[in-house]
Amino acid sequence: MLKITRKVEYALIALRHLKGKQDGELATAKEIAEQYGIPQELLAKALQQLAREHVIEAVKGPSGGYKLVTDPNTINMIKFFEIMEGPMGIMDCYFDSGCDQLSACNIRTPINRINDSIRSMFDKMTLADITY
Amino acid sequence: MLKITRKVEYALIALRHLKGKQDGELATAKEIAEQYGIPQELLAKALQQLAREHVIEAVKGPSGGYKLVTDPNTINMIKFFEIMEGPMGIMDCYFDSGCDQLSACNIRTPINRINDSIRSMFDKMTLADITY
DNA sequence: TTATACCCGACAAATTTAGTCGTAAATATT
DNA sequence: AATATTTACGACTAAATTTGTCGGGTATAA
Repeated sequence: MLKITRKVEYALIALRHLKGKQDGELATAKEIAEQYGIPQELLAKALQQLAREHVIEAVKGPSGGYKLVTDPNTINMIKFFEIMEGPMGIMDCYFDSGCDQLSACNIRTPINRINDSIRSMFDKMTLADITY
Repeated sequence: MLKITRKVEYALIALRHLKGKQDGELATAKEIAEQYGIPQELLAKALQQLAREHVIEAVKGPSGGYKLVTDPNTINMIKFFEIMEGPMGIMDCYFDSGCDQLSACNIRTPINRINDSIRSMFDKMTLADITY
């Protein structure tokens, strides 16, 4: 429980790697996958999601690759997690209203408080903090 | 990702329920399961774990059941989560050292920082906060 | 003695996560 | 123009985890 997924992990590794590059220098999915020993196809998907959201930019063709195009200081961890995995909550009822026993639930309020605490924590943390 | 499990959810519901009981009054697994519409067998396991760790006490036999025996103010959420689910970390490498690519990992430090932040947050939060 | 309630491991089903594959599109190089 | 390289992406399979069930046990009040 309370685990992050591999996809998120791989995205962090890639972002950290990209951040280490000079100005406009690109890194390919292959290069990153090999360097850190992670499955290229899965990494590729993570990179594609980040590119779709314009966190990084993709350049196709030979000598192509990816580069950072958004300042990691401006992306907080909520935003990042939700780009990678969708809505973030410790229980689905935080977002869904599809719970059929809400009326009987005696922990809705405290669950929401935990959620808010976690979200507030990640709200204050940026990608720059994580990728130093 | 970053979800709590049903077992934890059920344990919270049960604890909240037990807290509402007068002095030595007991609640059975059946009673709780029915009241909140949750599977009795699974709830029973959660209760058994809590009993093993002396958070609650089990009384066998007819007119048996469970009651709180530890002040929820004295149990923080780390302790509670670890009773229910074992070691808590957003990635296994926080505890395991079985990662074969640690040497290449470029995000170990930030991951540990996130972990520490989360743990520190739950360290300050007690079961009493959650079960008002 | 019986019925009730906890105890607990083993199993099965369902869901989620992780990883793979095939095909397509863009583009630098020759 | 042909080729090789690299991203894009949906469909699929495999693995792991979570969730739920079952059967047989122990304790005990009535």
